[in-house]
Amino acid sequence: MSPLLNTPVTITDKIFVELRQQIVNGEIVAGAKLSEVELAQKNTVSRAVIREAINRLTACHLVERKANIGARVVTLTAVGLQELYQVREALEGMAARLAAHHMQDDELAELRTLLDNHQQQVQKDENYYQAAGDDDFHYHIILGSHNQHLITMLLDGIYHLSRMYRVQFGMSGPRVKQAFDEHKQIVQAIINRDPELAELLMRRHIVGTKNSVNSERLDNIPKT
Amino acid sequence: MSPLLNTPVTITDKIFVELRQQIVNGEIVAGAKLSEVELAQKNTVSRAVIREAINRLTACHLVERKANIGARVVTLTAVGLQELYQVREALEGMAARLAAHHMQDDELAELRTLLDNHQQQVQKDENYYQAAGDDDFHYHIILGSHNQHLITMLLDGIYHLSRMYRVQFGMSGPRVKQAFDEHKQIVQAIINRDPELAELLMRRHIVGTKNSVNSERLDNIPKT
DNA sequence: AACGCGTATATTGTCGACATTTTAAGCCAT
DNA sequence: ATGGCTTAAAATGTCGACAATATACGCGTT
Repeated sequence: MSPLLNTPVTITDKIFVELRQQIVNGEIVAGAKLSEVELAQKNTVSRAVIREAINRLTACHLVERKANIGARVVTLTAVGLQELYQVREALEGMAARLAAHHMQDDELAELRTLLDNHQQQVQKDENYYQAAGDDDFHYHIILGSHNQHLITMLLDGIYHLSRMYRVQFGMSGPRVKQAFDEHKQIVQAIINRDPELAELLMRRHIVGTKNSVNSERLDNIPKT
Repeated sequence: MSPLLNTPVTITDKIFVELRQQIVNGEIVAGAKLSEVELAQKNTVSRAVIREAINRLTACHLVERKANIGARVVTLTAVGLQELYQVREALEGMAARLAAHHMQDDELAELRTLLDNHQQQVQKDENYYQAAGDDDFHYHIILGSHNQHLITMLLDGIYHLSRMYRVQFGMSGPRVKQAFDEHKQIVQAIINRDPELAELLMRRHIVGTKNSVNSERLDNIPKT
């Protein structure tokens, strides 16, 4: 199982991870064209490697490719962000529901420890939280669903695009404390083995995040 | 926009579509190894073409690839089917919700026409319905969501795997009439612009289909 | 006879070159 | 000057060959 592909075995894996990070961080700017020859020279690898890496990025929805024309980094738009949150609402809501069914006791213990750590972080340094804490939380819930399709779609597919929006628009926001409380409620529902409540709360949590983002920084997004 | 890629422009497109169909129909049996050289010879194309096609199939969750070892067609299992339906429940439920928001009048008219045709088919030949009618219905709802991510994930990603299960296990079942009635209810909710009811009904519809399948043919599925 | 080691074979990963398509430039005609 | 056609350049698509890795076989040892 290699959801995040932390141990790249082949050269293509390595290039893929590097390009993905550069795209998410905006080092390769949104909307930019990905020239195969240029990237091949810059990374000192064959075009075949670049091609395969680009194909994987396409599967992650980070890149769009047109036949005989080329590949471009996706452009970040207001509606795109909206649509992404809608998909997350559906999938992560289901993940929370399934987590309430399937999470083992040791997983729950881990989740609790995670929350405790986050609580301390929230009281000290608010910035840390949104950066890593939120991701960690959702990450655990997703894995807790024990649904391989769900896990793959979210972690390999949508996760990085989500981070790309967050990084490039610098969403941190005043929702830190509230989001943490919502996390606590979700965990409680899971511990209580209440799938429907867990799903409901997770969906509200994501919708809340979406709305807070929309009212904050939406104007910075370039025209469609 | 090429959700189904009906007009393959490049050779790789053509091979990809062909392989996908062969896999869905079971001509390439589930669990089989996909040898690159063998497929290259058999189709009179380069290995590069085969490789790229296999990569796309991997993105569709029809094939699993391990580095330095090779690619195998996914194996169909009872839990895999269960998980697939859970993902569909989440995504198509959201699609129905969004369709109630965003479907235009002309799209609704099309949907109504579709239902009328299906009604006639149901009264005559029950087999036809599950074969094409159900797919058509869900297809329209998904497109009606007007959410590009949702559309891509479902039509490019999950749709074919769903069909693979259905084709290879020959699910037709006695739910034909009931499923049609459920479709009618969903459409009515969409026409009434009632997103929550539309989502609720769609989720019930999919859960119902899942349960009817599970009690029918689940035994035919080979061991995990 | 069974186990482990080393070699041979087959398969995947990577590379450079050719073919085809798109894009850009230049020229001619109006 | 502008518009369209022809041609040159660059990019993607496809190919065959080499390199690296995994699998299979055979041998020797216990």
